[in-house]
Amino acid sequence: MSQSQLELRHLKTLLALAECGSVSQAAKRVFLTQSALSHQLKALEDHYGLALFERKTQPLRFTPAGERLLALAREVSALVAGAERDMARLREGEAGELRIAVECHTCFDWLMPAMDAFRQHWPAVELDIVSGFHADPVGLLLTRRADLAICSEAEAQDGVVYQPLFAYEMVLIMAKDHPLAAKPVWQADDLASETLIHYPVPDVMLDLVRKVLKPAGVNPARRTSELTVAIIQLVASRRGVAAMPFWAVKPYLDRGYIASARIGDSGLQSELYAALRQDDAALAYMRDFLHTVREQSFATLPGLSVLA
Amino acid sequence: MSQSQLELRHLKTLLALAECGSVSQAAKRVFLTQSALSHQLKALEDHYGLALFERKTQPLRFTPAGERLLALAREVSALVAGAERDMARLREGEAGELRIAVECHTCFDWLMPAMDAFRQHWPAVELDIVSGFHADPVGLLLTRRADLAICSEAEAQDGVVYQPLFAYEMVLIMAKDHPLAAKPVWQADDLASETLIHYPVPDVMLDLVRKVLKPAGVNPARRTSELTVAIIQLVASRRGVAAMPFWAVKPYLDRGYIASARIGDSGLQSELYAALRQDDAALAYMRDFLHTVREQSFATLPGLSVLA
DNA sequence: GTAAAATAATGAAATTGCCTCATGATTGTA
DNA sequence: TACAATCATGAGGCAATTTCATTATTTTAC
Repeated sequence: MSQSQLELRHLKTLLALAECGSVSQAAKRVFLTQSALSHQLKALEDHYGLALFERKTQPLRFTPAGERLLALAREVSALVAGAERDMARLREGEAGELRIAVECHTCFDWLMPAMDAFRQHWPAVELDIVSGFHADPVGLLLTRRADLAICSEAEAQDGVVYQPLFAYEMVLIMAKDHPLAAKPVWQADDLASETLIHYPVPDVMLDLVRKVLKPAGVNPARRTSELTVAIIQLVASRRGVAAMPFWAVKPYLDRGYIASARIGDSGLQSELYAALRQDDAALAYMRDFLHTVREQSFATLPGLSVLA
Repeated sequence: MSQSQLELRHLKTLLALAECGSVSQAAKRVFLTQSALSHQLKALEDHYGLALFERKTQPLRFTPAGERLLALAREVSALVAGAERDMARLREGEAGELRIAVECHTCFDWLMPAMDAFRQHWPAVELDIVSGFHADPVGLLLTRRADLAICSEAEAQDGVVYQPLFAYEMVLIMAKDHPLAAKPVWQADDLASETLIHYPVPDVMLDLVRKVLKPAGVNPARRTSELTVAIIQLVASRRGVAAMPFWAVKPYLDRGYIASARIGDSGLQSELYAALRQDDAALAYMRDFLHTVREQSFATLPGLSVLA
């Protein structure tokens, strides 16, 4: 009976719902419970006296009425985002500096589109990538050689805050005709006789080594390569196996170039955080950059999950 | 400290504020208290860390930040209005019938623009004006010769509901060189020796006669005319005085063609209601028509006030 | 210039409405 | 068929918004 009118909150929910395809997933995306969204959607349907979705399908389908509201949501949220950016610029000015230190190679896949979008919105902010791969990107922050560091762990450090970006699963990739290609889950032991292909970085930065192989005392042969496509090629050519983010290899899996398997029974989960100097955490363009990264990434990368 | 995010509610407040020029007036427009709006605006300013208005002026002025949010409000509310109309059409279909019975001559001033706007949004609804001026427009409703009646009083009647439109003040107009032209307030007695010019309708439909002259036992000479401009002409030519809605004569007052006075110490307040058959009251195009009338009228007519 | 009226700000109390929790129902899947 | 995942629903708690009561400020009128 609550005749509560339409609010931006509802539109945000609709957007999340369209992206996730299920109420429970969307709930995670907007940091509410499934129950909250269920109530919210029911209220919306009551308000308009129209069904907005067909619930009995997976992913759930929008009715024409739902589509109409979704279209509104897209239009409106773009306008609101623009206005809020303008408000931030009015408050803090247009200019600033944003030098990004990157620890992982694959990060470029999602970083580039996000940086492009950001550049549109903050043309006066100097955007840079700190070249080279540093074992300690957070150190660059404190020595003021970078303003933001992408890293996979949030180790407490004075004057530094960590903002969660997203979480994803690392999968093992192998040639399609690999003897174990049909095995859905690999354990550490399965890797003992394999050649592991990875980026040329220290072991501490390789989640597979640090979290799986080392604890199990397994030490396979190694081979390194700088480029993602090169690693894929090597794997497809049966020169070894590699652990890669699911979202990075999904296109190759879809095209049937390679096969993949889960690492360990519950999978190897990886997380990404952005580290900032505490003083910079409130800067509007910083917050907007992080927001853009999340938005762009969730929109384009498959299989991401939210990170509290 | 409430970091509550922007909601449509806030944007509606901003629109009302821009139209009214003061917090208390805007509060009436959105059916909240002045206090509620004051809190709401403060919360908005806190949220963005920016002043949105200069308070010390009358009417209050928007800062650049306020202007930016106001611009957003205009864009968004247009989109939302369009979407909500589409939702209504999805629910109830496009077509319908809307024959309007009008009791007062001046109503055409605001009815025409509203009808034009409505026609854009509901092209499939048959829009008509029931010709002639009927003493009992509500009767036309029950005999199904009209679907909506504009009237100045809400007399309870079975099967009929009254929706408030707006309230306004009737003023007395006279020639600029009339002996009493400088008198700011006229009483009934002042009219005893005047000629009263009015539309050719029964006395019960003339608020001045019914509410002021008859109670005071004053019965001035009369003269009638069909057209508003003709009445203005007669008044300017010293052939008599007339009672007209302020919003109808404001242009002529501004140009100095005529003078005006308040009727009675507290003014002669008039109200307008739309009467509908109870069954039709929930129809989307009916509700939208009423909404359009209010919106258009408040936007274009000076001196209106809200009617609960 | 002062008094009166209108308008705005503020804090506390009260209400409303939203969210979470707990649980049951439904759908899809092994 | 049973299990897992997703969704629905009602009750209860809590926080955000509104109102109320009052004070402060500005505008208007004389």
